[in-house]
Amino acid sequence: MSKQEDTNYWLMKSEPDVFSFEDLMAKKTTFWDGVRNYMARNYMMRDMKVGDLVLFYHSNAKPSGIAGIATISSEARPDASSFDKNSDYYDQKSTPDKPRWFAVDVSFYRTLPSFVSLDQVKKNKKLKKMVLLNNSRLSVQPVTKNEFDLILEMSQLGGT
DNA sequence: GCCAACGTTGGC
DNA sequence: GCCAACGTTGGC
Repeated sequence: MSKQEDTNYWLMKSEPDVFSFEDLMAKKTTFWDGVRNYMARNYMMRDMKVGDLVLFYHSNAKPSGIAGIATISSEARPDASSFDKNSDYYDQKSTPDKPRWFAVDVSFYRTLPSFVSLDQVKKNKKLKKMVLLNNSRLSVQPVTKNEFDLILEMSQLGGT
């Protein structure tokens, strides 16, 4: 097994009404807390590295799609909102001694020439295998370099 | 606002 | 450890 030194690529979903790519641009860095799905957590905890690139996806939006590029800016650390009884994300099975949920920092990286809608992604036959289209409920998901590059290409073509 | 898809919970 | 019931996500 060879050591993987290449950047990994991801797609992370956020509802723009709650936290949009524009919000990330303004804030620069945000802690990606509130994820309560084990697969999504495991990607953040085990597989993400500082410098990985992220397609920032707007879900439940009009339209939904890829709004910009972000980058992973910290290793995973315990998600303190899971200990906070007043948080919407409180989980009584998670404690500071034995945290169940973890998250990473996500930072603004760059804007895209144009928004790439879910509809455009669906129409691109080369993107048929994207997790986005096959496990639509996963909020943190891996993307291949090829898929990432194709999205960027689509964004250039759609650009103004 | 509806509802399909799917992850999680809990009874057995 | 199975699986039905339930709750949530997210497109439309």
